[in-house]
Amino acid sequence: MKTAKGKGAAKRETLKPVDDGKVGKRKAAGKADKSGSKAKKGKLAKDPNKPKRPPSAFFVFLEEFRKTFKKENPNVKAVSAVGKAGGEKWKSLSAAEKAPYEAKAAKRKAEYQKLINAYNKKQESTADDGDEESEIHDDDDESGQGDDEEEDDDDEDDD
DNA sequence: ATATTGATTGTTCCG
DNA sequence: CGGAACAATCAATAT
Repeated sequence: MKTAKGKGAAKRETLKPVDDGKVGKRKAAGKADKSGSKAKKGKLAKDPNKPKRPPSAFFVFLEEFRKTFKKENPNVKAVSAVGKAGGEKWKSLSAAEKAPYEAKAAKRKAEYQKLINAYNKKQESTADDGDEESEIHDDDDESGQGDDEEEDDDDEDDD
């Protein structure tokens, strides 16, 4: 780990491409399932269904960008290349262009909160310790869950 | 053989 | 309020 580069012991990894004044960054954590199903289980399996963080607008944009990028650069094998290129392009986009991505991201976030809600309940369900200020009221369902504003942008591709 | 890193930015949560 | 951690990705690398 860590190719002996770290200064002393801090700084997570993912170092320094451009430290503007941002905060810094760190690295990811654990990857467990991969490679299809052969590996069965690595060992990092913890919670059954933990909702991962919703992709930001940038990620949503990247998903599409990656395809395009690789399509024109099938030789590129570095993920960092797409990341960098995507970052540059991202900044090149106008607010209007980012709008659809942000909208999508917003939706993801809403779903995430919902998942978290369910996830939390599940957790508290098993934990029966004493306190925990969770209102498990389970009243009736929330009302109005079907209102979908935001036009469904299902497919807008006109090729 | 599998976990990890590398790079981007945004989002989200904890102190 | 601020910052640290983590989200996808995929190939290469380290353990």
